Order: sequence, then structure tokens, then C-alpha cells
Amino acid sequence: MASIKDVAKLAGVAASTVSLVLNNKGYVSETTRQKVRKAMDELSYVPSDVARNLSMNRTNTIGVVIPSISHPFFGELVQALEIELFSRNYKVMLCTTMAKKNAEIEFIEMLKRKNMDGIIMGAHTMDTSIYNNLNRPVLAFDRYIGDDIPIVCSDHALGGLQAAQAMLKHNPKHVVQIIGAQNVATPAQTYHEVFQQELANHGVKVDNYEMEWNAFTMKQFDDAARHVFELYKDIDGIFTTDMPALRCLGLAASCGYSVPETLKIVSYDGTVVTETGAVPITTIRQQLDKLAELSAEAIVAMVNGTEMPDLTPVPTKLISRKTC
Amino acid sequence: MASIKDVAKLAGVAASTVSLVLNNKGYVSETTRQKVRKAMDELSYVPSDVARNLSMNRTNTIGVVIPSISHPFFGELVQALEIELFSRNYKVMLCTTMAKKNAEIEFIEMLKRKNMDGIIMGAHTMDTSIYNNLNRPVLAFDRYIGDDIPIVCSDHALGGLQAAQAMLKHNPKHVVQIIGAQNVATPAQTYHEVFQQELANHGVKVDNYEMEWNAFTMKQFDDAARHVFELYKDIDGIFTTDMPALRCLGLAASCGYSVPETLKIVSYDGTVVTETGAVPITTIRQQLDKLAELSAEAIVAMVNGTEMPDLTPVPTKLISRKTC
DNA sequence: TTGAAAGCGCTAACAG
DNA sequence: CTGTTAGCGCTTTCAA
Repeated sequence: MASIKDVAKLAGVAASTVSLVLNNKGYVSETTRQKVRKAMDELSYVPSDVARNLSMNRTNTIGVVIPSISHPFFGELVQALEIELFSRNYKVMLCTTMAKKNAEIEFIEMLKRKNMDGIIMGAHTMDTSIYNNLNRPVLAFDRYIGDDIPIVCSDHALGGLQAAQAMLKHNPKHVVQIIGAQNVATPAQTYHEVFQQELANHGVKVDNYEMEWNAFTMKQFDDAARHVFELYKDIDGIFTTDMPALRCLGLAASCGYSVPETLKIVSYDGTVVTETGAVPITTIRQQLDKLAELSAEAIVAMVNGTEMPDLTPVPTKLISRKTC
Repeated sequence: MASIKDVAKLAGVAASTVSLVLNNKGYVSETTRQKVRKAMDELSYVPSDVARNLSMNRTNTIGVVIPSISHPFFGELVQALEIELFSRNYKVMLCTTMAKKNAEIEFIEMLKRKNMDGIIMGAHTMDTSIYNNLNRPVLAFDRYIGDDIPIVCSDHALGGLQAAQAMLKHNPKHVVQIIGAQNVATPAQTYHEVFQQELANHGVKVDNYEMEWNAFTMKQFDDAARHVFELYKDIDGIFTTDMPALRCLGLAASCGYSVPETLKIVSYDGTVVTETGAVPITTIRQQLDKLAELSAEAIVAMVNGTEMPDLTPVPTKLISRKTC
């Protein structure tokens, strides 16, 4: 691996000059520029980012913290984020917290060790205090982490309303929401609150079934769906996120329901799994592409100290399909 | 951010000594060790990996190249890989190639710039020559990249056979396979070949429908499914990967088929999307956890020059569900 | 058992 | 316009 010195020597100039042409900085005469370029070619020189990072105290790397990348929602999110950040000249370093103990704390340390420029925090967090004396920009993705930590999220109030309206069209009597653990503070709770309120306003009975914390496995979704069907015999509507919705749909027939005739299902998130499958699901879609773009813009602005984009919640969209 | 010098100064020792206790190397008296530890605590010192990397010419980072992280197969793969590598003290740097032009070449350069220790290549590759004079260990995930590049993959011959046997139980007359573009060399082609051969041996007519290169979007799966139903009116069986299988299932009813009565579907891969949904799909499951573990072991061995694990293809598993 | 010093490959003043 | 010099924070001989 040729270094900048090798290039300098071959071109007959100083290393600093090579650095200048490398970064298109300062004034370099066309002739030396040519010489340097040629030397680079001949040595097939590739500059070392790690040396550069050390010297500049900057890595152009953003840590992205999520519970699990195999969950469709986060898969689609990270896919979009990676593209948005890549186009802004940032790399993402993934950190998956679900299957690790102390993942949060370990990751905070890693953030410092690796000298990442910033972090996008999309994992469930119980103890948010660790983010306070962290010396780097933190962007919260759909979480409340601290008072002065900016948040990117969907307009969940709208989402809840859209779901309620879709449901109300069919005059349900008793609907249940399968919701995440209530001890983690996330803007996403809003949609369930709004949904419940709106249905209550129309005299519809609503029950909430609470899943455990960090529920992201098939088994957990499956259990939730089964319990709901056991607990509430007379329901005619279910509102929950994509994966448990899918399980409810799968189990409905064997539990004596037919969708959408006697049971309406609307899901929240609208990932790709809702549109594949035998029965496509009516869903409230979060615009992950927009959310990702906004997140990328925001974190880059925070890193560079430039002006922040408008962080108004991104509208959700009702997508009517076969289940409601 | 306190540096090693700060710690050294506070502890009243030399930086090199701090380095020794940091890495549990050499002989350091218990008393100085204590002093150093204390100083670290007081300064809440976090060592810089980038300095360390520069000095050691090693980053403990593996590049993972895949077409798209939002595709369930790769989502599950990367999830498992990240965990396996993390437990071996490696970080993964994701590179998603599908939505970028020249992604492969750019990534190779990045690999060098970032000085990654090795790469796991799971993306479709047309030009494999770029990997030849790459000075770092490369592990191919389910691809043929070069003669001397080790491959981790499933036992696709077994997979094809299992699929064929599942299908043959129902005495099909005419089945179609939806397959990937044939101009990329992957071990995965084997299962379609074996499947076809096995069915042919039993006098079953098999047609192949070829998707375009790098087909990973819903629209592409949808198109494929529609075309198949248009092109072949008399089919009673479909064999393809999870996502197109899901689309076929979704479209079947409106095309006059009922699954599994008049149309059998078996999918390949067995990602989570096959078990969610209204009708769970009979599938040939690739054991992604084993594949990931093997990959992690192998790439780490390559990086360290230690003995390679046995790279025998990993058995697939037939999972019988509702579609065949 | 510890410290001094050189070096990893780059950037950033600053002087000429 | 270009070269010299001094770091960035760590590891690693080599002496002492």
C-alpha cells in the first residue's frame, strides 16, 4: 500500500503538496498537479481514511442504533438511511441492540472509541441519561431521549386518526389495539392514544393488549395474537403494527373470524410485508424514505453546525387494501 | 476527550505504560496498574480506535456487501452476521449496492481507504476481476467470485431435491420456476437445476421464467408473478424464492387458482415473511444462523491466518405449511 | 518493570 | 505556489 510519502517522492514534491491536490485545496500549479496525479496512478495510490480521521478528528461516520435489522421496519429504514447518508458522503455503522446485553452502554463507548461524528438513535431506550454527557450530536428517531435532543418522526396523531376513520367506516363494536410496552417513551404512542380517543368518541369499545418490552420476534407476535383472540371473544377490529397484524390475520380463520367480513384489521407502519402475502393488509404507512432523508439532513447539519431542517412530523398515509 | 498522555500525566507514568495496562500486555507492577486505572477512571478515558488502527494497521472491521438490506433475506443474514462478528470483536460496515451506480468499484476503494480487515461479498457481481488484486481476504457468500475465493453457501442440491419431493407428492403436471438472471454465477442456481431435473425424471413439465438482473423490488416480483400467470394457463405448481412466491400466492385467487387445491407453491429461502400472513408458505429454509456463523468464523480465520473452518454447504430444511 | 523515542499516514499552519 | 514542521493518539522496540 503506497502512502502519501511514496507519491510525494515519485512526483518529486512534498507530502503536503500531494495532500493539497488530493483534497483540491489551496493553490497548486497545473504542472505539479499533473505530476502528482500521474504518480498516484502509477502507484495506484489509495489514501488512508484512518490516518485522515486521526489527523482531522472526524470520521464521516454515523452510528445507527436499532433493535434489530431483520425486522422489516428497520430493514427498510436502514436501507433508506444508508443511501441518504452515503450520498452526503457519510458511512453508517450499524449497531443492533436487541440480541446483546448492555448494548446501549457498549455502543456509547464504541461511539467514542471509533470517533463517530454522530448517532441516530432508533432503539428502545430505558435509561436515557447516558446520552446527556455524550459529546456528540444525537438524533432521536421516533424516541424521546432528552429535552434538547431533536426528534424525527411521523405525524402519529394523523396516523391514529386515519386508522380510526378507516375502522369507523365499518361501525365496529369492539376493537383491540396490540401495543408496545408503555414504559418506553416514544412519539409512536400517540397514534394509539388518538385512535382510542377517536373510537371512544364514537362509542366504540377499545381494549389495549400490551406486549412486552422489545418485542420483535415472530414468537412474541404470535403469542400476542393468540392471547388477544383468547381474551376477547367478541372483537370485530384490530389495530396494531405490521407484524402482529400479520399474525392476527394468519390466525383469524382458525379462531372463527373471517377478514374483513367479521374482523377488520388495520396495521401501522406499512412495510412491504403488508402488501405481499395472500391477503394484503390495510395499513397506515410511515413514509420511510422521507423520514430517512430528514434524518440524514438533520444529523449532517448537527455534525457540521449548519442550519437544521424543519423537523415537523412527516404525514402518514392510509393505504386501503383488503382487511378493512 | 482525554488522551493516553493525559492519563499518563495524571498517573505519573509514561504513555507506553498506560498502553501496556490498556492491553494487558507485558509486565506492569500491580501498584502502577492501580494508579493508571484510577487515572483512567477520573478522566473517564476512552481509548481512540482510530489512533490504534493507524498504529496497528488493523481495524477489526469487516465489510459486508449486499444488494439491499431491506430485502428480508439479507436483513436476516446481516442481523445474524452482525451478532456473530460482534461476539468475535469485529464490527461490520454495511455496503448496499443495489441503489448505487458503480457501487462495487467504489466499495473496493472504500475497503482500502477504511483499511477494513476483510470483506464478505454477498452482492450480485458481474465483473469479478476486481477482486483479484485486492490485497485483503474476501469471503464469497453464495457467489462464485474467483477460483481461490472461499464460498459459504447452503446445500442447494439438497434444497432443490427437497422442493422437488414436496412438489412430487401431489403429482403435478406442469410447474414453473421463477428464477434469477442466469448470467450471474451463483451456487443458488443449483437448486433450480436439481429441481427441474428431478421433476423431469418423473415426467413433469417444467418451465423457467427468468427475472431480470438484481430483481429485489416488489414491483419486479409482482410483474414476474403476473407474467407467469399470463404465460402459462395450465400450471399447477410454482417454485421460486420467498418474495415472488408471496406475490404468486397473493395473485392466485384473482387468476382463478386456489392454493393449495389447484396450485401448489413452494418457496426457497424460508425467511420470516413465509410464516407470517394469512397463508403460511411451504418453504425450503436456508439456515441463516448457521451460514452467518460459518461466515464469521471463516472471515476471521482468513484475517488472522488461522485454520479455516469446514466450508461444506449447510443443509436446507423443508418446512411444510399450507401451500403444498 | 518502566520510559524515551520513533513511527503509523495524513492535515494544517506557516514561511518563503 | 510549495516545502518544512509539528502534530493527531496510539503501539512498539529498545534501553535503562
